[in-house]
Parts: sequence; structure tokens; C-alpha cells
Amino acid sequence: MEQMGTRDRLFMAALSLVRRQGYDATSVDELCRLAEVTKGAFFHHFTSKEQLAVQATAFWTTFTSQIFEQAEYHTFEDPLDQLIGYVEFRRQLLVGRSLAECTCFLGTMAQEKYDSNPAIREACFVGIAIHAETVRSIIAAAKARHAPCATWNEESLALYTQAVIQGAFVLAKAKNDVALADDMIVHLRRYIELLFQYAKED
Amino acid sequence: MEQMGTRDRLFMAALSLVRRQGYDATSVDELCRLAEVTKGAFFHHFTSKEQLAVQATAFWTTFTSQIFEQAEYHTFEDPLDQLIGYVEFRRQLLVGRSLAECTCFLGTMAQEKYDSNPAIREACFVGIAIHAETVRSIIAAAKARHAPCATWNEESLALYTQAVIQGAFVLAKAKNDVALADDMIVHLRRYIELLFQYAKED
DNA sequence: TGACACAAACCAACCAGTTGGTATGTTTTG
DNA sequence: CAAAACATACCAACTGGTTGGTTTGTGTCA
Repeated sequence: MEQMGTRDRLFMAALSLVRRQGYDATSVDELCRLAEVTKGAFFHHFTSKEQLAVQATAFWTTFTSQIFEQAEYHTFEDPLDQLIGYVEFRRQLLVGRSLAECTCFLGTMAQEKYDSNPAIREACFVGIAIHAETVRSIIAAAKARHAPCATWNEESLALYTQAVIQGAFVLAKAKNDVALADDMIVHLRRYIELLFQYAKED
Repeated sequence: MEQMGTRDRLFMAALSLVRRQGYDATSVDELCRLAEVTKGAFFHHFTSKEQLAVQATAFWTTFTSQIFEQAEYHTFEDPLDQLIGYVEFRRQLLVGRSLAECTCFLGTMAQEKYDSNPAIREACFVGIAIHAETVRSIIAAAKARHAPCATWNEESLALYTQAVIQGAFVLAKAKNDVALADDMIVHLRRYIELLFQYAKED
């Protein structure tokens, strides 16, 4: 964090604090303190707290994309193995991490600001949709090979993977137990396996 | 709302405002305004905003329990029909309602305050667990009749139904579209059907 | 020398919570 | 039975502190 520029340090601070406390509970002063930046510098780079939040969603997308791109599952030949590999990778991302460290910046902000701040809401949805699209393309390939006649929609299933993961985070937060999220993602894996297994046997 | 007592009017205001704006964005003054109560009256009945939130979770539990108790699915003979009926009832609860009107008070608050307010977090989890338990007992009966040898855990599946619904709300909020939540719950129904269908065919 | 990147002091609005008080019962006691 | 004592429910005005955002000034580098 030390050698980063002022903007990126503020983005990192936003990810950290918003994921832990939410958007409203995170003050500009607190962001500046963590980023080791003055308030003057903050408002030099961003016109408002809202603008930081909106731009932080794009920062989050590049930040997380790098993590997923480096994951092993991309090297698997069979797209169904890639899909199961993706789900397993989401489980791996939970181990040894606190809730604030493994939960989704976009989901957290979207739930809080969906009605009161359209700009933030939309930015969060775009970020989720970008990630869901990478999952959708894997699902599409898996479907083409293993379940070409299946009735379910690949785009809908891609969004469902994200919904399950977001919901897993909500329940894990309520119980204050990351293990619960893992448990929920195991169900997601089983659903996908059943979906393809059942289609194969037709 | 007019003939209710002061406390219940404040609870109703809390459900309405917190579901729309979140906990932090809802001020005590705003709660009082909606409940048509003075700030003095607020702090006569509650020692803090936090205490209102904690007690509102119990209010929410009784409030929502009544809705579920009156639902048709309880009258079905087969517990598997009851389970599918429950999921379908969750879908019905979405129709004609805005996101703020159909999403979960507990999930919203839990995600926002899980790290910064243990009392609120715990109260939210208790509320979710109480509801999940009613679903678990239906699942247990359905499993006993239709899938006695299935390897999956009924408590875990009950929590999963709640995770999917919570996640459906997060995505629906991000897209600002209730229909997306409905789509996600359809996947949940299919998962449950596959889980029982597959077990039957063994 | 002038545009950029910051810093420090500051501001009005708003926040949760407190104050001292009133109106309306209910319970106790001479 | 009535007066005193207490309890409950409420209210308007206020407090110390925090909020997002502004203003004004300074160092630096092309």
C-alpha cells in the first residue's frame, strides 16, 4: 500500500472499510486516515464520496479479475471441469480469511445503497454482471458439450452462482462464521453437478 | 399504523426505513417523523437506536411468522409438496411489491452491522435461524418419506434456502429488478426437485 | 511561471442522545 | 374517602461531537 499512488491508496482503503463497516458507516476522514492522505487530497482526486465509491467498483473489478485469471481452473480442458473448478475456487477464497476479507465489495454496497444512490447501485450491478459474464461463457461451453438440450438458461445460471455466493456471505455474516458460506457453496456445486448429470442421462 | 401504540409504530417505521435505506442511513429523527412520535418518546421507550434495532428483529419475526402461518402450503399432505409450496410462496411474496417491500429486514441489517455491532448481528441471526428451523422441519419430513438415504444434511439445506433467497435479494437490488429474485428462486426449486428426484431413482 | 498535487483550517448541517419539564393515570397511606 | 406519593408516557429545546464538503495556502516540477 505504501508505494501506491494517492488514488489507489484511497481505493484500497474504501475496499477494506466498506467491506467491514458498509458505505454509510465509513467516513471520508476514516478513509483518509487509513490511506494516509489528507482530506484536501481526497477532494482533489474525487468530487465526492459517492464518486470514490463509483470509481472503486471499477478498481474492484480489475483487482478481482486478476485473482480469477490466475486461478488454476482456466487450464482445464473440459469446460464442465472449469465450471466446477470455478465453484471450488470460490470456496478456496474463503479459507484463512476473515469475513471482511472474503466478502464482496459490490454486493455489500449494492444492498445498502440500491434505493438511495442510483449511481452506486448501477456501478455495482455492472461489476457483478462483468464477472457473471465470465462464468456464463464457461457455462455456455459446458452446456454445449454436456447438456445441449437442457432447458435451463445459461445466463440465468451464471447469475444464480453469484446469487448463491452473495447469499452465502449474508448468512455467514449473520452467524459470524465463514464456514457457513463454504457450506452453501457446496450446495451450489451439487446443483450444477445434478443439472449436468441429469441432462446427460436423458 | 394509526391505532398502533408508540412502540409498534416505531418498529413499523424501522422495518420500512431500514429495508429501504439501511440502518446507518436511517436517523432517529426520520424514524420519529414516520412513526409520528417525538424524539423524547423514542428515548422513553428505547435506550438507544441499537436497542430499537435489536427489538425490531423480534417484531419482524412475529410479523413475518404470521404471514407464513397463513400460507396455503401448510395444508398439503405430502411434506415434499409443502417444501415446494414454501419455495413457491416465497416467489409469490415478490409479486406486485417493490424491493424495499419484499426484501429481508434481518439480512439487510446483518450485512451492514455484522462486524460493528455484535448485538444487532446476533439478533438478526436468531431471527433467520428461527425461520430456517420451520423450513428444516418440513425438509426433515420430506426427506424421511422420499429420500431417507440421501447424504445431504437437512439443516444445511434449510439454511441454503435462506441463503439463496438472501442472495436473490442482493442481486435484485443491484439490478433494481424484483424479477431477477424470482428467477433465482426458480433455480432453488429445481435444485430441491433434483435432490429428491435423484434420491428416489436410486 | 503556471498547472498540478497536496495540506491545514474551517464550515454549516446533521447526528445520537440528554435535559428539565408536563399530563395523566395508579397506588399507597392518614 | 381524599390527599399525597409515585409511575408512565410523553414533549420541545438543547448538547457535544461528527458529517461531507469548502476554502485558502504551499511546495514541486515541467
